[in-house]
Amino acid sequence: MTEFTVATWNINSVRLRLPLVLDLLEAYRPDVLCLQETKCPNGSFPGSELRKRGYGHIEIHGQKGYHGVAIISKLPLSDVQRKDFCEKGDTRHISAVVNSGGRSIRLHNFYVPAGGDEPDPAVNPKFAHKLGFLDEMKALHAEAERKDGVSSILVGDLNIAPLETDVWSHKQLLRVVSHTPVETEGLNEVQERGAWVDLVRQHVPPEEKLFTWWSYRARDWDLADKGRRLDHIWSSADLSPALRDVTVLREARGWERPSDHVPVFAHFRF
DNA sequence: ATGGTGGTCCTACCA
Repeated sequence: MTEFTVATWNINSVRLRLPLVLDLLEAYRPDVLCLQETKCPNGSFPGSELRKRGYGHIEIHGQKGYHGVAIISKLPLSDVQRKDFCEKGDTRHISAVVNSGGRSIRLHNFYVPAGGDEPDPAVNPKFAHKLGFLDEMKALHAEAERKDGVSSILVGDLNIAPLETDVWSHKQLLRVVSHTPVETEGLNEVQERGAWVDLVRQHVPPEEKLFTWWSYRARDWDLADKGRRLDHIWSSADLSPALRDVTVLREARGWERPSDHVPVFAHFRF
């Protein structure tokens, strides 16, 4: 019997919030933590502090100022890939294989473009980029490597809240980027074509409101609770029966100098 | 209510 926990967190600057990352790792000890929006060039990534705490396997894909993803692991990582979706040179994807309990699992860590304010690809290039990015994600199949005995997990800030219960008001957000039909249908197609299982919604009933992000701009985020579920954990079908628990660490939004996203955990027992 | 806040890195740009 092997326990395995993967976590995903849009950290919004890994250097500014390194103390929060270290606290999270000490308190929850996930086997793997996937970060997005590290906003950190590779040469400045604070790897030694993480290694000191037992996370000796770190793979990063960063750039100056924007984007940036990282996989921080207690377990060895192999066959690392960094794919340039939409060929813009953005650091929005990193992938690696991790071995746990006799299983090989390919982890994909994504930071999908936010898409700007105007949900019209004809006038807003950022929204067109987001839709193009989703199109390229459709080529990703959860079962693609099963023939080699490799399972798959896909995590990250996908910047889309697909279900009505993934936003504080379905009606009021239908024309707001992150919850427009073209985006939610696009994400559903990525999920269906790839045969991905939404592990968070496997564990938390779809009727229940569930958020992972609250805007910095809204005052009193906790009381107003105008959140969205933008951060996701998916897997290939073979892993879904091994899912034991999901944690959305809502309290992290109330930490000092918080990220606007909170960590999400999936806990497996193989 | 077309603002609001917060990050990077110095001037806007991005979320």
